Amino acid sequence: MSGTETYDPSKYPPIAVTVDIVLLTIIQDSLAALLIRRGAEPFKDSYALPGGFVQPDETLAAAAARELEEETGARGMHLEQLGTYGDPGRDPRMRVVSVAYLALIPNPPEVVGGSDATSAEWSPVASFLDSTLPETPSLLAFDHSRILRDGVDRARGKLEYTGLATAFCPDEFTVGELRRVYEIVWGVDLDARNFHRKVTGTLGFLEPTGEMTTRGGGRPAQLFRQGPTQSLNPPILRPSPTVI
Amino acid sequence: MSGTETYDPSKYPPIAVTVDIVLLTIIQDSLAALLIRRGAEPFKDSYALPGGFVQPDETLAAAAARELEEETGARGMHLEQLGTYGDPGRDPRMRVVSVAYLALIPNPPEVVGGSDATSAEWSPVASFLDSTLPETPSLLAFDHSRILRDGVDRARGKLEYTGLATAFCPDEFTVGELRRVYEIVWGVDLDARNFHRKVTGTLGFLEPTGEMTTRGGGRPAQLFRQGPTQSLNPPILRPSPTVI
DNA sequence: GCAAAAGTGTTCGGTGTACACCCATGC
DNA sequence: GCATGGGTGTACACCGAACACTTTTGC
Repeated sequence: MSGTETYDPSKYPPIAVTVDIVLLTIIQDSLAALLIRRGAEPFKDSYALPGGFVQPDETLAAAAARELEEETGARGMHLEQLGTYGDPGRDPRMRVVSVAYLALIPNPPEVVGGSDATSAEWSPVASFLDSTLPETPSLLAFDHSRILRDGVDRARGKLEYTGLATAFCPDEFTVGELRRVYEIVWGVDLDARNFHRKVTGTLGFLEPTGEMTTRGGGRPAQLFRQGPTQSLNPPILRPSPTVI
Repeated sequence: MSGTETYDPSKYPPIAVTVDIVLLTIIQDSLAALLIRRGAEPFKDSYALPGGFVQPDETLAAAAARELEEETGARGMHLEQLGTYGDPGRDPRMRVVSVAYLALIPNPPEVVGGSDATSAEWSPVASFLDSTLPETPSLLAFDHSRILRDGVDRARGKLEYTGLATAFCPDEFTVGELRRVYEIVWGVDLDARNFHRKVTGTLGFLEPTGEMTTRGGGRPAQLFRQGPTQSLNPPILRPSPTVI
């Protein structure tokens, strides 16, 4: 009845708290996510998002970063909270509330694990999002398909009005490489000339390093670093995907 | 080490899971939040967001809706997940992970509680957001100031590209009333003529009821209902707040 | 009549879009 | 030369900002 009593923390219901991570990167011109092949029931042999219990003395973000480092060895990549998933029954063993995080890492990413009981691999996200594709494992364990989709949606949306795309690029990158990130994540074609004007014209968004590169062929291109401006106003408009 | 072992749910760390709710409404041309005066330690006599434990058999959203109904008697308002706050030490008694929800309710809202041990009241959010104002309780209990600020930020942002503003309006409303929501939540002045053209010109955003009203004085205005289109593209641009 | 709010029409400037065109490299 | 990608210039359409103007009520 009273709010005070319900806050007595000595008799809280038994609920486990975990983190799950949607780690995205770009491999071979495709958006890919890190997935773990489960070695035990439930959902044995299914794929699942990497994750684990939150330890008593670490923040939620620290738990996500720790799990990421355990699986990939990588640190310091972009990491943001995505949402929390806690429906009763989402884990058949007990009530588990999972705080999902979205992480992005530039390519080429580390190749991970292998001969362990649980092996991690990069999988193109298209097979898990587009239900019309009859790919091998079209569903993930637990509610992880939903979490993965939410993560991809978040990444796609934030490209429009933030500098998030640079999280897919190495420290120094060309405008063309940045544009390719947008094209791959959104699944559209962008006009290279207008895109160039847009991102170089937004003051503070890109910082020229002064260096040039000729990787990728063609005329040498300027190298840029991420600038201080992380909000893109006006946003980069996402064309409707090229359908049918 | 292995991901499988860390998922064994029989030995999860003891963490309590709660929901906290940022319930916003508009009172007397100001954005206001529902706050609870705490009757017990810690933070006795401080204000806090309404909330409570998640019960074993309810979803997170259901827990938020239940707490809301307990405090206000209201049901069916807009309710969305805001984020999860779980830093160690945010509650001095034990480790508590709290899933925050954002709720919006049209005015005039119910007057709540009063003579109980815990009393609920509506407070203008300005005093908790603008640190230059020396209002009475400039800080909330726990990390609730941060949560409240995040909730207000979320509401402000979503007005731009969604129909969220209608959640502050009764079922039927005029274009002028909708505009006043934007002006109050954003703290700006909008051009009534351009706003009118914008919202009535976006197909599916507003549905005319056919009725007219003259409440508010002046020429009678059409009454509208929320239409099926909940995404606003192009968005309503938020002018930079009228400062200095 | 006057005030107040609802709507409509119009002008102007900025910006996204499409595309022609030139530049600099590797082969 | 030719292909490839980098980068600039330009014309057009569209849209938001500003604001003049008309409409319809209450007092």
